[in-house]
Amino acid sequence: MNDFNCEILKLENQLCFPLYACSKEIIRMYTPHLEPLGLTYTQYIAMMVLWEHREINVKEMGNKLFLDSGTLTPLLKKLEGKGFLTRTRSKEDERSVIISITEEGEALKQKAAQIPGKIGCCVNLPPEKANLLYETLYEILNNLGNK
Amino acid sequence: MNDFNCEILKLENQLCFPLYACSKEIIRMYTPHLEPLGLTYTQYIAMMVLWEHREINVKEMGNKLFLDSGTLTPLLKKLEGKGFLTRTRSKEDERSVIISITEEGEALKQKAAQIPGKIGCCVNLPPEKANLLYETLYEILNNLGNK
DNA sequence: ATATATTAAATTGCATACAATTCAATTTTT
DNA sequence: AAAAATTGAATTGTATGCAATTTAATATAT
Repeated sequence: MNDFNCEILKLENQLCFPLYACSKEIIRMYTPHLEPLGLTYTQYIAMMVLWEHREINVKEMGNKLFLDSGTLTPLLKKLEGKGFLTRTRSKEDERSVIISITEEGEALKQKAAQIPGKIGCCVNLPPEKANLLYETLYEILNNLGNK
Repeated sequence: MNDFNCEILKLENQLCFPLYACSKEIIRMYTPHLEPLGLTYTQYIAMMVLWEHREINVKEMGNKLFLDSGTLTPLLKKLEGKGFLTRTRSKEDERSVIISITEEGEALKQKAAQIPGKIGCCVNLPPEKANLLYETLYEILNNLGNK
């Protein structure tokens, strides 16, 4: 008697699944636009943090991106290899590693500025819905943060 | 003059980023609940497809999950190794591989039935917002599909 | 002051994701 | 029907993600 009908286990009744699928599909859309810049999506959001802050340590960047050092360390080494940032131990606290944007990293910002518009067109969501989606996602993220 | 201010490139003005972060954080919440079943999140959604359809080929499963054979083939081999499904070449079309759920895979469904409720509590989103979120995510997925 | 605890990165190991390619089977063309 | 094109899985290579551990540095407690 193992085959019982269970609505709550159907894929179409999940909230997480469309979230997961949507995230992946949109990130996939970024790929052709990011490729000319030599960036992956994760590298792109790491650069976004640097375009805004110019200098930040790994821990803080991890907090902003919801990523840990296991992901960031190799990723930041790659971006360092591409010449977009430098990694230096902090003088004040030798445990901390400071990420600083380079001229080359700054220069990338101009090219990147074209990207959000292109993606927005493809997603093609009415502004009110986009806003509501945005609010709801951050509400979830905040709820999770208080756990 | 490389440092121009660019609002659209700020992390907080992205829609994709909270989507990406939310997806990851919620999936992370699944981990402790899935671990007793011996499943990862991706394996869990693959089993969801099987709990509903019992038998399906790799291509169709890929369409439902937005995953390609590069991801599914090794994942399904692992689930086969755990005894939750079998993989057999189709007689009608030898290119196609049919995934069939086993008794053991069916048995897992009972344990899994507890999980959605537990996750729902943690996400803690008012039902109307959850519904709206759901609708919006599928609207996006449908828009992307028509490209 | 010294022992203990905590913290920040890095490392290790495992599991995705996906583009691109390969290979065999099946369709479609000619 | 034979050649060409298409299709479904599998494979290869690269890039995440994350849990768990390690290591070095700093902070806390006794």
